[in-house]
This record gives sequence, structure tokens and C-alpha cells, in this order.
Amino acid sequence: MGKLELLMENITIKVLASKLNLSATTISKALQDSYEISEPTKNRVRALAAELNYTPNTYARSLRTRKSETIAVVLPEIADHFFALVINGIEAVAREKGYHVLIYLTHEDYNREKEILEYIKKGRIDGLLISVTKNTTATEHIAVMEQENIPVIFFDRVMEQMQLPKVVTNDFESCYQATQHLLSCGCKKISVCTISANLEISKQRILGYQKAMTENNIPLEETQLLFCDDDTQCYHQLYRTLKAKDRPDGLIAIVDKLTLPIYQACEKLNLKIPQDLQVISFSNNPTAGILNPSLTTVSQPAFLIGQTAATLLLNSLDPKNNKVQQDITIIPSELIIRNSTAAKKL
Amino acid sequence: MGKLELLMENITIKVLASKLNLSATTISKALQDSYEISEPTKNRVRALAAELNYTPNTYARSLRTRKSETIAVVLPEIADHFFALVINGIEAVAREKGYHVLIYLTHEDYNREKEILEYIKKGRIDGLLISVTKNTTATEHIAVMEQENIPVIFFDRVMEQMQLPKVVTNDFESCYQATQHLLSCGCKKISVCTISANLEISKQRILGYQKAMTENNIPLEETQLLFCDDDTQCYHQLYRTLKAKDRPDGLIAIVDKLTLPIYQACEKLNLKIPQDLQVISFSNNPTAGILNPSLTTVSQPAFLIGQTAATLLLNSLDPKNNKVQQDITIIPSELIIRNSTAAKKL
DNA sequence: ATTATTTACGTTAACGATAAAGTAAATAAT
DNA sequence: ATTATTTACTTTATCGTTAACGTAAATAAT
Repeated sequence: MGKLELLMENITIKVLASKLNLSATTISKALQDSYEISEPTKNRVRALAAELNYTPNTYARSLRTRKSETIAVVLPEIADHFFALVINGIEAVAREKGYHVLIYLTHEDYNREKEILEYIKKGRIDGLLISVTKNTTATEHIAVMEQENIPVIFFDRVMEQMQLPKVVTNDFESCYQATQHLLSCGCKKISVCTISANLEISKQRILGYQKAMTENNIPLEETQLLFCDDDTQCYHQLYRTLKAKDRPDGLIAIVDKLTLPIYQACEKLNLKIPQDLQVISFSNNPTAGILNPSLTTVSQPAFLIGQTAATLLLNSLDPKNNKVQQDITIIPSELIIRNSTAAKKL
Repeated sequence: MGKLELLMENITIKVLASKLNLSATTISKALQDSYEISEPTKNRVRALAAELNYTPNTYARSLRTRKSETIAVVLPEIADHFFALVINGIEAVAREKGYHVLIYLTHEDYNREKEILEYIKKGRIDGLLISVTKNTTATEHIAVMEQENIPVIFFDRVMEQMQLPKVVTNDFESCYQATQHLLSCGCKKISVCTISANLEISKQRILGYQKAMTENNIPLEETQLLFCDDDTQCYHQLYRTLKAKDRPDGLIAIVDKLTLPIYQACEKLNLKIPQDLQVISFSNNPTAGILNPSLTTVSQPAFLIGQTAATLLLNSLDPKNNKVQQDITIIPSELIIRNSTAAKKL
């Protein structure tokens, strides 16, 4: 360093100003294409800025303007195709609008979620996109963001009771359809498997399932809901359930990560899919089509959810359209029928 | 806003100072646990800071200290289990050390990569972790970061010619082993399928493959390398190759995303895996075990690669151990044998 | 011809923090 | 008893930018 650093003057607005015999303010205004600056001057400024490869200092600017052009995405997991695609959608919109994207993973840990929000709430981000953990029941940590004037938008895993914009898929409807599909395939005993009873997506999907069951005059029994809260126990729970005499003949997994243990348990128990058990997963995994057997999925519009949430957030940050909408945006999922479900032969 | 904003005074160091009849500097030092401040004063400051829920303004601090406690991760894709796990590892280390993580996706677009680096080079990040696009051949855009005093560490997709730290898996060795495995299973005509000839990982893996072939006295023919540069053409290329009379009887996919089109092409052509074609993929997809048939993989230590790269970077940012190592860290992959490869029956 | 307005800049201050340098009082060293 | 040092602060300046306000000259309005 040493020598190089001494030689390399940091190119700031002041340097440009002194080289052009202008004031710092004029440089700033010129670079922002202000009407107050004449065309010839703007051109001189731009030329020198380009020549010296000037880039404004983010921190100085943010300190002054109280804007950082940065948003945060807080979500449970990234090694999940659904969330990965959501981030993809968010990043695409952010890039286009000149925003930066910070990523924070909660790993389903509520305390971590709380810490993260605490950690980012002061003057680091302009807005927040969040999908809560399956253990999040309190809302204070999120409400705090509003006090700091940081707009928050939920995606996928929302806190229903909060009056904030939400972007979700048609959880109720799509699970209703999935259930109907299983029923039409001849399933008599359908179970729903989820990672949490708390999550609004769980509730909605279960309600959709229950509606379909009720419509078909099938009594709802407690045992048809399987909660796999603990990742490490998930496989064993499924194994036990599927080994039981009164095991289901149809199974709806409301999150992708359950697919693997379901297939593994069936393999172990020598249960044939779909002959012995029909399976539908909420999944965005592209390998669904080449599983053994290929998996019928409720395919969620993950990329679009990300895009939409990011667009809503960045719009709300744009002073031009400052109306913060508090409504819910529902983007429908698609039931893709593959070989894990099939009409039973009589 | 309005009313609330007027009432809500922004809690800065100055506010604390005036409330405690101390100078701003004292507050700053007290909160940093400086030896210059007495215990009682520190306690008073801490108590008030906690009470008023004071959080330092990131921008002011970063402007002054020229540190942002933020690193950037620039990578081709996020909807790929390998990269998702790498990010997981990076985020874990970053969180632990109090760093923030910005994510930028290149989508294999070199110009986008260039733009991104341009975009982040000035006072926004303290360090950079990068996995280049398959089209990156120039290095200037990366070299610029050094001029800005931003340390750079490569992971997975490195620029071999640059003297910067690199974290990779044992590309050469693992592909050598994969090839040996196929040979030991009785394959006579093994192809390697990649997304790019440029990537160092491609080169290394191909070299490993070639070494195994040569060792087994099998002549290297050009046609045994299949380049699927274009995502949209990938399936068709594979289809054509596998339809040909002299089609391979063994196939090594050096990136995960090729698994899907390979299986699809085999399905379409009614080629049985592993009877007609044995397949190995470099893959971290957990569904490998439940594919039809289950897939033999070279499983890369993705999480560990992320952890290691992040640790190296954050260590190099720590003034205590400022020695920037320029060596390469190699973390071995594991060959996991499943049903897509099997010794041929005579 | 005089006043009003616009144009194209400049000056000053501030965002909130910290680094560098200063200082009064207390304590230690001689 | 005098000087040196330490303790525990304060004062001042600065990071790089932009907001708010100021102003001379040019142009337009009357």
C-alpha cells in the first residue's frame, strides 16, 4: 500500500470542484442533472467525472439524504427452490431500479429473526421484504420497523394480523384443488403434512383441504393433520404414520422439504407411489418431473412473488407514488399433475 | 407521519450527550468501551442508550471509519442448490462476525458482472466474494477492486490467472474418480457434458476425466466433450447426442443443472439408466436420492466452501491478521454412488 | 429606463459519527 | 514539594455529500 495510497488521491466531489474551478455544490447538482446548472458546465463536469472515474461515496450520500437504495430480504431458508426463486425475482427488480439487496437468513429461528430486524432497523435499509419463521407469533419486532419509517412487505409467510402489504399465492384455493384432485383419483383417506400449525400458509392450505373434504362429505379427523415441526424427526414421523394400519392413501405436503422424507419413507416401507399412496407437494423443484415416480406438484409462482413484492416495496419508496397500499396480492399457483397421483383402477 | 415524526426525536449520540451532560465524543467512546472512559460513566451511557433504544447510524460511522461491515457476494445463480448452500455458509459466518451480506446475481452475463462490480466498488462494501460467469475471460473489472482496497476472494468459479485467494473443491481429482468409477462399472464410451469450456472448473474436471481415460488406454476423441452453452439448446443437444448410433454409455455432467435435461432426454429416447447409459452429476441437490433412478453424484462441500471463503475474507478484513493469503484452498468432494451407475452384468 | 425575474452559479451548514489533539484534575514519581 | 504521569474527559475538525439559502449577472417585463 503506502506509496500507492499516497499517490492515489481519492476522487471526491471536492477534487472535481477544485479541478474545474467550481463549487462542490455545483458538481453535485451537475451530476444530478439539476436544472440549475447550464448544459456546458454539466458536460464539463460529466467529462471530468468520467475521466477520473468518479463514483459518489455511498455513505456520505446516504447520511445526507437518509436513503440507502438498499433493501433487506429476511427469510427462513435459501436452500429451498421456492425461496431461491423469490430472491431471484427480488434481485431482478432491485437491479433494474438501482437498489441493493441484503440477505438475512433466519433458519426458522424466531430469536434470530428478531435480532436481525434489530440489527438492520437503523439507517441501513430503505425497506424490508420478509417471510417469517414458522415460530413467529409476536409482531412487535416487525412493528418497530414502521416507527423507523421503514416500509415492510410480507411475502409468502405473512403475519395475518398486521396491516401491511402482503404478496402470497392462493394457498386456500390451491390446496382445495389439490385435495379435490386426490379425491377424484379415488383417495379415501387423505392426510396433510406441514411443518407448522402457526404459519398462515399452513392454516390457509389446511382450510382449503378441509373445505374439499367437507364438500365430499368426509369427516375431518384430527389424525389427518401431520405436523413435522422438527426437521430431524420428520422422517420418523412420516415413517410411523405410513406404517400404521390406518395409514392414509393420499398425502399433501404443504412445503417442498417434506418431499424427500415422504419418498424415503415410502421406499423404506415398500409403499408404491401412487398405487399405495398418492402424493402431492407444494414444490418448485424442477426435479419434480424426474423423481421416482414424477411428482404431482402445486407449483407456486415464486419468481413472480418476488418480483411483485419488490415492485410494491420500491414503488412505495418512490416519493412520486407514496401511497402505501395495505392490500394483499394473490398470485395463483398451478397444479401440475404427474405420476405420483393417478386415478385408481377398480 | 407528520405528528409522529415531530414528536419522535431521532436518537443520536448528540442527544445522549446533552441528556447526560457529556460530550458526543465521550458517548462514542463509552459505547465502544474505550479505556479512556470511567466505568460509572460508561454505565450511565449504556443505560440511557438502552433506555432510548439508541442505534448508531451506519452511514455516519461508515463515512468516518471507511468500513461498512458489509460484504458482497456476486454469483451466477441462486436457484441452484450448490450456490444456495454456499450463500448459506457465507451468511452464517457473516452473521456471526457482525457483517452484512449483499447479493448480486449475474445470470451468467459477463456485462452484468462488470456492471455490478462497477456499481459496488466505491465505498459500499468491505470485501467481495465472487464466482464468475461462464463467459468471463477478462479480469480488469475484478482487478479494479484491489485498487479500491477491497479484498476479493474467489469461490468455485475462479479466474486462475489472478493472484487472489481461491476456495474450490478438488475438481480434477473428483472428476478423475467419477470417471474411474464409470470405467469400473464397465463403461466403454464416456462423455463429459459441461456448460462452458472457459470455466476453470470445467477445465480441471475435464483434465481429471482425461487422465482417467488415458490411464485406461482409452483414446481421447473430441466428440466425447459436450458443451451445452445455451440453456435453451441443452436438452436438444443431449437428445441428439444420445440418439446417435455412437452414443456414449457413460455420462458425467459437471454441473447440476444438466441433470434434468439428461434424464428427460433418456426418458424421451427410452434409454434406461444405468443399463443403457450410466450417469454421474456434480450435484448438491438433495433429491438426487429419490430420482428415477437415484443419481450417483459428486457431492460438493458447498456450505463449507461458503464458510471458508467468508472466513478468509473476514479474517483479511480484520486488522489483527492482515496478511492476505493468496493461496488456493481445496475442499474435497465426495462421490456418492447410487443407482444411476452400476457394474454391468456380463 | 427602471424594476422584476430568471439563470447559473456560490456559501454555509448539516447529516451523525469518530479521529486527533487538547486539558483540568487527580495521582504517582522524584 | 515539585514535577511527571495518568485519568477522564472536552474541543475541534473532518469523512463526502446535499439541503437551504444567498447572489451577481443576464434577461424579461413594465
